[in-house]
Amino acid sequence: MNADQLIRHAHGRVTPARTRVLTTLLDAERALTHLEVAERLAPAVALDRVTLYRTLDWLVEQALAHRVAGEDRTWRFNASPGGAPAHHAHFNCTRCGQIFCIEALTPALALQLPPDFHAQQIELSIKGLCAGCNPA
Amino acid sequence: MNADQLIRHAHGRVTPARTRVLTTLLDAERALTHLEVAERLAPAVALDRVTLYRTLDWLVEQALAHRVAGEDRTWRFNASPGGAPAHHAHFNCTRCGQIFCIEALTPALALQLPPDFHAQQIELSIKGLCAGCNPA
DNA sequence: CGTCGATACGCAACACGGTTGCGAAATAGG
DNA sequence: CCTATTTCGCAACCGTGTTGCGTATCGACG
Repeated sequence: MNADQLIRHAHGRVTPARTRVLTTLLDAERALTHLEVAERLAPAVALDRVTLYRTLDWLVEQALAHRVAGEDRTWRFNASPGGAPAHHAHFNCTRCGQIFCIEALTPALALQLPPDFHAQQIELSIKGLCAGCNPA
Repeated sequence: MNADQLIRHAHGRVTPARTRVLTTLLDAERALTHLEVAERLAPAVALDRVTLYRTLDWLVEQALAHRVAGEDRTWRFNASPGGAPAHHAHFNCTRCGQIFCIEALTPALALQLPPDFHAQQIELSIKGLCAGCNPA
């Protein structure tokens, strides 16, 4: 299923902005910041900053992408063609700041929360060095 | 060990700003934003915004406090009198945004990372409703 | 294929958290 | 008390993200 089909399936208008942004996210091997998205489609299309934000928000709203809050206080976006998995793990590189989604990780946790605390979602964040930054 | 002693122990000058900020963090039951710290010591001392940021940074540098990145992209600070524990869990309230540190939680994880990825620190983030926001 | 209403886009301005530079004030040691 | 060094406060700045509004575009229908 390509970008246009996904957009149409979400009952949204197919516009160059949406097509290009979603395609970029689908092609990305990791979560991208708005700036990285802009850079990746810069030569072909020059999107307005606001349009890009709104497009990304729309994709998240339609569950075609999901948002990750990084350590540097910038949102990163990731395509989620099959819908977002409930328990998600992220690898956070402490050197370059890139965020990778780690699939196939089931944290079997025995949680004891303080009384009257109610857990909805569990997110596991692993900090370390990614392949590109690993000196070994 | 009180605030002044901790500061002196870190070979830093004992100033009203540091004393009050560290005392505030030590008294806090959860991680505080810079704004919350400012509000808590507002009636007594009115610190400059920059001074507060620098003081908090200094405390983090001296390992007297640690920083948590919340979902709203603002730093929250927590006193860590005994040094920062390596594996730390945070409870993140999805309604009021408050962050609580959960101690005594050892995530026994069988991690399989992609090749050449090197994990340094594992952070577990639990999202849900805190006691104050829990309708039950 | 042309028209029209709903929607998306682009521009400008704004909001907010956080940072930097620099001169003035306060600290700690002699 | 005096002085060197550190810290404070002010002002200005930066980047991410948001809002309002007029204009352009999509796509449905005739």
